[in-house]
Amino acid sequence: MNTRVRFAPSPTGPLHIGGVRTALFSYLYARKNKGVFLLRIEDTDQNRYVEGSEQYIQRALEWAGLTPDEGPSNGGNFGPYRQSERKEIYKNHIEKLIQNGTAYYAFDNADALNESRKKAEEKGDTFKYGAQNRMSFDNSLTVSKAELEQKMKEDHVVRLKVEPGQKISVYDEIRGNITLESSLLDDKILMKSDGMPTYHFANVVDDKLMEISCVIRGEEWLPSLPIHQLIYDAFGWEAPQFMHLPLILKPSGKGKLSKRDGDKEGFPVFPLSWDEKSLGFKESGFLSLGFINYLALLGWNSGTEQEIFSLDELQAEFDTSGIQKGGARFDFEKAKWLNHQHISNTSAEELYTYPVVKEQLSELDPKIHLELIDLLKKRLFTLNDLKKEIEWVISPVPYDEKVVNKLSPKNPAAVLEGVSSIIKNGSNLENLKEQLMGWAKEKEIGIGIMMQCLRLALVGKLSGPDLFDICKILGKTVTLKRIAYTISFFNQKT
RNA sequence: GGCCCGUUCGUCUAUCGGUUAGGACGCCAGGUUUUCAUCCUGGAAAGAGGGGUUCGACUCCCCUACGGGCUACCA
Repeated sequence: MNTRVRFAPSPTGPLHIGGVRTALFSYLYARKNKGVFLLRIEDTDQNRYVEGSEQYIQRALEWAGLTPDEGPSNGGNFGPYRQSERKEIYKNHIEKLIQNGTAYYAFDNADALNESRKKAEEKGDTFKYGAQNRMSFDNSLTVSKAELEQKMKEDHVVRLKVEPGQKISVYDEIRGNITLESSLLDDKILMKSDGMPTYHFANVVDDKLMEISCVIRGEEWLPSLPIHQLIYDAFGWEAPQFMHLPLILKPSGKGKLSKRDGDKEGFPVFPLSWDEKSLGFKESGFLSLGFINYLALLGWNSGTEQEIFSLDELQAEFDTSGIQKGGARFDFEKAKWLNHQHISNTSAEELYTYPVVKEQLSELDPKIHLELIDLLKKRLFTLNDLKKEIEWVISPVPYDEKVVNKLSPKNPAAVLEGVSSIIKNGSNLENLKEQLMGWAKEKEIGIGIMMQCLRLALVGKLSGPDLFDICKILGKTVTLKRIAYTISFFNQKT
């Protein structure tokens, strides 16, 4: 059997981290087994449909490097890939279940059922529409044949007829065997009164028709797996394999990760920005590989001590046995660290192809762009950190006051005069370090003091990359100019 | 409430009956560096609790606790 795996999100808004991780694991599983990864849009709920979601999902997957082999935008032999375009298929299939007696029509008023549900809840009970009470409701099992014809003109749904008293056994590749008593299940609605299928029905029919070999989805679907099994059984179909992925939890506190956690603690929860209010990982300066690598580690491990992976390596290493059972807390610090690793390992040329990087360098002479990236990339945790790292290239002023106060008693003007003349006389900046060291020693000036004076002149504070790299990037002229300015700054001060 | 799933350092995790319980993030200390950051070295830090099974349990079984999910004509 060919491996075919689908990612099946609903277009109800932007994809969140959990969704991307499901897509990632599905993608890796498909690639590892030389199979097909496809995208299916589950847009059966018209009320929750959000314009632009589908495009967002497509763009997000592409950014992450998880481009589907088949899907609504690039087609395939198993289309259409939007459920809203498959209504006829569902209609034909529901017929089969009606005919073989595993499903039935129900005419009950939705509000009335909600009322019953509410009442039951108030008493601490659970309302269930099932074997124990289905004969007391208004459905095709209880009305006469003549009546039925008339009733069919009204709004109606189709329900699965769950036979009570049988053991349902399902198998999850991650959790193993799960057995359940069918009497616990209710007669789930398969077709809604608007003619659209529910998730349960559309999912089973599509997975079968699209020849999905393994269903990979979030753990929140585990409780409905028995229902799905029953639907497969009703058709006489063999069910595919199932893998239910653990959930991604809040960094602290209770529950699963939500958009609000990101807003509150200042980290993204979407791959790309959705509206101007919240940035995605991309806009926050993440390399897609840094993002993907972190997500891969959230609920999976290779069994080795390797943590930094390329997409190719992930594909090769991915193995179902490494998938975790318990939920995983989101940790933005580790995500940044992984991103930092990937930025450091990326060539300056490649980093320069990112618009975010170019933008931050736009005020600077293009001739030094690559050199700067190469010098600074090891200091970056996100691409957006670059802006802070290049401030000194633009201007060292205003000087850090603490540093000025610290150096003032050390006669910085005189020290810098000496430094300046050495730079002036030297033909190039190559062996500047040795020259300055030698000079300082001879004049009995502390090397630390001399360096700090020079750093203040060039950077304005006591941080930043190697001073001699800075000199090289600024060039002799600018270096001397900055030193001269600092000398006059201290002279004026006294 | 009912049902399902889960539980190893603060966090992500290794361990598939016998280990000084390993790694990573974060934290702390030291080193490298003219400085900060990077980087390197070291350190503190864990088997939810209680019963079994076993010569021996983090590992297998049961109970409890805790956490999570589901319980819609939402997915």
